[in-house]
Amino acid sequence: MDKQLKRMATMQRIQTTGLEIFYQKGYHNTSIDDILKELRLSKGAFYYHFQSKEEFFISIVQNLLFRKVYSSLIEPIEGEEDPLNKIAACFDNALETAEHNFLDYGFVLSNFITEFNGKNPDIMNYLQDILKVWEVNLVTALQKGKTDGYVNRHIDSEAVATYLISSYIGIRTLMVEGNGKMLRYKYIQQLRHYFKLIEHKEPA
Amino acid sequence: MDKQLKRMATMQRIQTTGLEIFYQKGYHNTSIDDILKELRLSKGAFYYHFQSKEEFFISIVQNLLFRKVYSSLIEPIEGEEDPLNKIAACFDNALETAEHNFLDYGFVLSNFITEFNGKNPDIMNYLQDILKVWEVNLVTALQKGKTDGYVNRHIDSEAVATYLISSYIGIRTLMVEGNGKMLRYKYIQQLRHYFKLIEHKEPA
DNA sequence: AGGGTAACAGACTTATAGGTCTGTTTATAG
DNA sequence: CTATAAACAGACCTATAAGTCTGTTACCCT
Repeated sequence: MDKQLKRMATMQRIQTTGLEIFYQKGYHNTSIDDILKELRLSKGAFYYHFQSKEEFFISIVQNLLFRKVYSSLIEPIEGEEDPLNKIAACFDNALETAEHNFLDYGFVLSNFITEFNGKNPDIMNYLQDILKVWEVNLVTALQKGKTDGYVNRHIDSEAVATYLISSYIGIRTLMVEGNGKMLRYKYIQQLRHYFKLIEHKEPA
Repeated sequence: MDKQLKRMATMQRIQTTGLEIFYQKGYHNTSIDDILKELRLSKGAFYYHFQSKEEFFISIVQNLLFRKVYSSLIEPIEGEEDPLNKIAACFDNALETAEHNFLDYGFVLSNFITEFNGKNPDIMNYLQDILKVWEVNLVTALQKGKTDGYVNRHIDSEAVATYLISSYIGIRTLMVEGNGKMLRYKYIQQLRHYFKLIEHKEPA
């Protein structure tokens, strides 16, 4: 029974550093040997646990990426009151970790989407699924915000959700250059500015 | 003298279809042979005109990408009055061509930025330069809008510009899946919504 | 303790892709 | 018309990377 644990442990190890290197260098630009060299493991070990590079990547998407996106960008908003402030704080928080060159999973996601778009429909589906979960959750939060009196009832929740996701993905694409702190500040500023429009206005 | 023309013509041919295929399949995932096969040309022809794959790509960025981004996203706004409406119309127009699966150069740009980030600083600089020109132009247009009475004087033009670019890049990343028409509609709707905030308010 | 299997090592195979090199065509100049 | 160089063809070289296969180590079970 201990072997099961060992198996899981090494698979986790390979997947974790695999995601890191895929993120840094891109999928097509990283070889299995790159990952194995970092781990001081052999080809035999890798292909004992995974069938192929593609299957390996998909396992990363499902096991790591999905859960991380969920815990960093979805869960913090779920069920909370005052969704707009929660969303702004959550985005700000995620962008802060991104500043310090840590893995920002929302961005990793869009990164891979651009890389696999039109090339691998199979992988694309898994990636798009995560986006959909994210979007659905934002819509739900906004709708709940309406009934709780935090969000203007006349806004189109779905449109706002896609607008939020797109702006987030975009700002992260721009932040690659290094002046992240300034970009983050400007972005959050405009985001909160935008939120003023869709807040619930108390009738005078 | 006619040879010069022929030289330019074939170089243009290779570059044009090169950009198309690089856009479709990504830089690392397309081989020189892919491009040459499409053109029914030989390795000899290619390496007679270009030193390497990388130098070839850079020439595409400088010759094609820069000019196309300029003509599709920068020039239409330049010097116009009522910049907000101009920007919205310009973005809407660019997104419409993107719907029909044509090359949308603003997106191609961000596409390559994500692909080369952290991998090739040399190419990254050329790509970032285009972004900077875009941003500077937006800032200029917004500032001019202030003096012309179209834009609220209290807004931070630079922050708005980065916010605009990031949202545009983001929405294009999302549009890869196919439901482009709906996404475009939602995006432009929210964009115009956002613009109401930074419009010039007539004093009552 | 020892047999058996899971877990891993690493040499090998094969395909692909960037780049080279030599030969051939084409076209302009004198 | 011919010499000469530009423009191109395509076989070849070489490095890399995905995947295979055989051998070896480590651990569990009886």
